[in-house]
Amino acid sequence: MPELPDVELLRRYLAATALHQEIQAVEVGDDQVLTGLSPRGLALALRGRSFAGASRHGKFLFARVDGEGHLAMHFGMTGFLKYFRRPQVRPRHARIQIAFANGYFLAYSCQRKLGEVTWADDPAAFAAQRGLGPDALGRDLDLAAFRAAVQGRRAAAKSLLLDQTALAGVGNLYADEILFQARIHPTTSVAGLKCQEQERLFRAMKQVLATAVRCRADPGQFPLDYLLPRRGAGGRCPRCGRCLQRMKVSGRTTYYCSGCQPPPLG
DNA sequence: ACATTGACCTGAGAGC
DNA sequence: TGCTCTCAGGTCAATG
Repeated sequence: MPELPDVELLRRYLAATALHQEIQAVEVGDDQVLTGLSPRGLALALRGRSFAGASRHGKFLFARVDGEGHLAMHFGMTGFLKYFRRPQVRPRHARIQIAFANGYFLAYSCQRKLGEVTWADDPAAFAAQRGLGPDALGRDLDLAAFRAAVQGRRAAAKSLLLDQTALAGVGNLYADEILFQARIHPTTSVAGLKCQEQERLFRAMKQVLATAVRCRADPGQFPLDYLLPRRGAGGRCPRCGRCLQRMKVSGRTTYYCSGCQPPPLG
């Protein structure tokens, strides 16, 4: 679930539900996801305050706390947020639960505990300190900045997309979609990309991520020529009908079309 | 620099 | 039913 489009939707969800309400209590059910501060420290930072805004960098979501500072959240592979009232609908793996004065709750749920909740004084400084590259959908990441991010690298195109220090936000699923739309084979070295191919990759990245947000990250709503809904055993290329190929790149399962994404020469 | 592997966690699904 | 194995959308550290 939580790649850039998913986190962007979570950002909008939080902004639409949980802002401007006084926080009455904070319950940490599992402190494994909490880093850099204790459950008590978290409660002290939040109690009596409210969330004033929400921003995002790559796969990190920042909830601005009025006064100062931000609650920074990463969702690992299984994390999400849920705003709710009735305890019966509380997520099963709610690791942190915030109670508001209006009787509602916001739960940070993370089944596999690979996510992280921490404190950030400033999102930009936090991103820099974590070594994150520019946000893949950010305005400041234009074609020139993208070329700069690619410059001097020799990694496989897929590895570059997954490298959060190069570009922040793309994960395994959308990397496959971006490469498919750009018609670039996953193991193509970015050093070997022609100028025009670099641009195609850049445009596909922007287009795929924006489209995914618009489609609410629901594969059922994706354009008909998208790979994602067919990504899996027995899937066929939506463009040419060939059976999709499967391989490992950077340790991650990768699907591609051998016809539309010809392997690099040599 | 880059790829690979295993570790961190839990749960779903396949095969026996 | 229950066991074992594999796999999963993320990241980090160690190793070659």
